Amino acid sequence: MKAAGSKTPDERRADEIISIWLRDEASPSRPSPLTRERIVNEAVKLLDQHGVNGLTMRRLAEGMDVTATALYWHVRIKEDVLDLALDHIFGEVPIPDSTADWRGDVRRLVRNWRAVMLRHPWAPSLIGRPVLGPRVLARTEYLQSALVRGGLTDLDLAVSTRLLANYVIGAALTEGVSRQGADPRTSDIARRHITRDSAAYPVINASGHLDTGRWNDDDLFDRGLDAILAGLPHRDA
Amino acid sequence: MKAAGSKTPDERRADEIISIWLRDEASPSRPSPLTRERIVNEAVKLLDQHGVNGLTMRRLAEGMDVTATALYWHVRIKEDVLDLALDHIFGEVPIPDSTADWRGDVRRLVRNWRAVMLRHPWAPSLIGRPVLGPRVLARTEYLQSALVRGGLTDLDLAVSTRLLANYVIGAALTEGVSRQGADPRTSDIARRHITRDSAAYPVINASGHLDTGRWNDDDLFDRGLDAILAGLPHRDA
DNA sequence: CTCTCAACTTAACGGCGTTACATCAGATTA
DNA sequence: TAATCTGATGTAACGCCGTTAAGTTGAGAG
Repeated sequence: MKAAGSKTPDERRADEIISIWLRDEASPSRPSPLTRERIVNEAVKLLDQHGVNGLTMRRLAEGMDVTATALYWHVRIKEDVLDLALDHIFGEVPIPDSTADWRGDVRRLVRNWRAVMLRHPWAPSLIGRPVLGPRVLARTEYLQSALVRGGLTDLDLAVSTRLLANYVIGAALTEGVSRQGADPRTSDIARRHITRDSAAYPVINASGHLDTGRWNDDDLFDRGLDAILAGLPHRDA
Repeated sequence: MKAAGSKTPDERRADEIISIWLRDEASPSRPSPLTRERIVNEAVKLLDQHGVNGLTMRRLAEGMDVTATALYWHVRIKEDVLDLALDHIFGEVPIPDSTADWRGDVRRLVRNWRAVMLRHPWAPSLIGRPVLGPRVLARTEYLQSALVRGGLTDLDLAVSTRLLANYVIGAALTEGVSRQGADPRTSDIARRHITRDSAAYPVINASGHLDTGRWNDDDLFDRGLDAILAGLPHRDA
């Protein structure tokens, strides 16, 4: 599809002549100027549909009837778009009301967090850049305040925050793979080794660690989360 | 630098004429044919030096005095190179001797695992593809066998395996960021919000969650690992 | 001595992020 | 009203990318 304003010099000269009639159609249909917000929304849409490799500046622009270079007025480089998109989806994580049950509060937030990342499977692998957007910080603030209510301070607080964050990020990253199976081609090289040498991994095969569908991801995550909450340093109330 | 065999048609015609003397120099110095192993080694080197974006098929080939297209004889697409590189570095994770202390065994393996991923900070974000290489499986086999010795079976075993794997992956991913600080530019957009609205995040600011250097990453990880081991479902010996 | 064929090279395609520069429209000023 | 300014877009181009198609080479087999 051609961007809205792209015309050859000839076409543009023609426009000048019959300007009045054309402008009536063109001018009001100039729908809305480019905004950071619109860019981010479109970016998230593209990322959801086509993954990280599917997001290009040209496609992003095309979706908004604009040329790629127009984006550079609102954004410095492509990485900015990714940063903004990443922070944006963290805004989708519902922040529960705080209750007397601080463990429950933590559990709810963390489960919400994972759910959002699974809805946007491109997200976890992007956490290789500073995660400091306002939406992320708001969730971290809630998480830490719940832990503080549980009596955690200083080093214990730092340990627990990281433990929970790393767990949910790791889970979203690893689960996102198998969930929407990418190209089935990519696993060829590796998968061959298992089926061939399956005798070399007795425990793995006995445990069903590779059997997709034997365990439910949600269950596994929840029970892991329970284990974490049970093992946290307790100066409990 | 120019690849070894790249010559203009004119140069090649000249070679034919004085072929004898030239071949004496060229033939023995044909050092070693391209191998998957050589490709992977070079790929890891490039990834370590320049990160994921620094690995291109052309650069990879250039490092081995070969043209980019030559790689496609040994590898189907670039993703294969990444898969192989990822599995390769997992081979660097030392597998400890099994002892009577299964928790100690788990701890040692997991710490080794994290150390390797921090040495290759590009690795964690690539775990968005099936991790099924032989070297990964060997480590998983060791981990699960240690957990089995701890009395874990079935669902408990699956939960614990995932919990530990997700924790180490998440930790390597998030720690890798701050460690080798990428471009300091990238964090601009986000960092602004904190310093400006620091009053909006009282707990975060009080806890020093963002103060780099206040806590030691190694300590935090180890204590988190202890918390996990303490919280694992126990049918203990 | 020819033939085969694995392992390379050359050339090219379309797409990418990004930059330099031109253009346009709407507000501001004279 | 006419000239000017300025924020926001478009055009053209650069160099690099992954990948494919087709040609070339050289060692070993018959």
